[in-house]
Amino acid sequence: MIEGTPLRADAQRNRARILDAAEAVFAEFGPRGSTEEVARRAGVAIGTVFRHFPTKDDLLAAIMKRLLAQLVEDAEQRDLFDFLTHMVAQAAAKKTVVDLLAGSGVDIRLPDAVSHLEDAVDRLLQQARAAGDVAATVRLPEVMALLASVCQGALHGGWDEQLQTRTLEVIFAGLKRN
Amino acid sequence: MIEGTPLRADAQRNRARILDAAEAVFAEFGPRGSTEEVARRAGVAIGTVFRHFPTKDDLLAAIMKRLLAQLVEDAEQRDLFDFLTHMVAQAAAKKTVVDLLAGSGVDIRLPDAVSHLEDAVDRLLQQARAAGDVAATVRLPEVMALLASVCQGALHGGWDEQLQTRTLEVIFAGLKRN
DNA sequence: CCGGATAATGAGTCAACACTCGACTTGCGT
DNA sequence: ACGCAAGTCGAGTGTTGACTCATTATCCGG
Repeated sequence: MIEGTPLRADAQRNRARILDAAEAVFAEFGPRGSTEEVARRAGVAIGTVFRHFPTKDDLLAAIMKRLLAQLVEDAEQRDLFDFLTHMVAQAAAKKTVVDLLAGSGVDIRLPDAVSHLEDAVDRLLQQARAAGDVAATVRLPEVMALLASVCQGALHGGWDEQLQTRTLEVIFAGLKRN
Repeated sequence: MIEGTPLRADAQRNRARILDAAEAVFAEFGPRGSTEEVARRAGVAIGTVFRHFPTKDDLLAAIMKRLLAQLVEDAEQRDLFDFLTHMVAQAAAKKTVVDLLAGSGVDIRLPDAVSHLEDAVDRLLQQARAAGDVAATVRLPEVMALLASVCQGALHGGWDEQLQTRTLEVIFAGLKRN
């Protein structure tokens, strides 16, 4: 990650294009999306993709990092319940994160990015607890577990809005009184 | 599925072996497990697997049917909370069901088997409601959604027992008072 | 505008995997 | 026993997809 010499202008442009294309492809197909498809959408030859990201996992890791950073930003602008609701609603669009958090066939280590997200959610949890919206006994791990679970459920189950609301209502009620 | 002539004795034996092997392989690797590995574990040539199950999806559908039937049986011997707890604990062992319920890359139609499971859970829900253990406003769809979600979460997240308990506690509390 | 370093290209390699098929073997009715 | 339909075998086929590398094109400091 430590660059000795800065990238050439065209290389920078292509790198950005590849990341955007990868995000779209993996959002659509999950980690199964092919590198060739990424190259096609980026308007770049396959070799170029591999020049920037030596393995497919490197590419996945890169967009994961991007998406997690965006989630952290999201978290900082909402309260706990809004954030959960928003994440579930966005689950389909973020298939990559959900699938990778689910560890489907790929193993990628992003301890930093994930712990940043945990920190952000922890802050929301403490706020909610202070406001009396969440029982004192509820801790971060189960909140993260519920977050991951419900996102996966929503993504793979293809829930409609009503089902989403009703399911979250149950969880919110559980968080309030444990 | 309607057999005109009964299977020969060796064919029956092999069919059973293949199903057992497939359950083990797909439990371990999910739907990505290879047909060759199934054949190897069944002690059978690859061609034999394809004689019994013309496509991989047919094989997956067959073991799905089996596993779902077993879940229905499970459900009939427990109450709602026990059943949820049990399913989550078993999630890892039943990777296939969880992944397929999640629709990961494979599309298989098992409307009957799934609706049987829904019927069984509906019965548990009505019992729990009658006993006052679940709020009257809670309906079947969100219970199924939570079931699927938490199983996926537990499977992919590798929860320890404590996290499992705490997560389910939140959900149970939510089901009681909505 | 030149030269060399940097990057892009895309046909090719290799491995994995679902599925086929013709040769062979075996259960079973007679 | 015999015959043959039913079943098994496993090398072969076709495809897909990650990754390579020799060649060609492009950037950029002097």
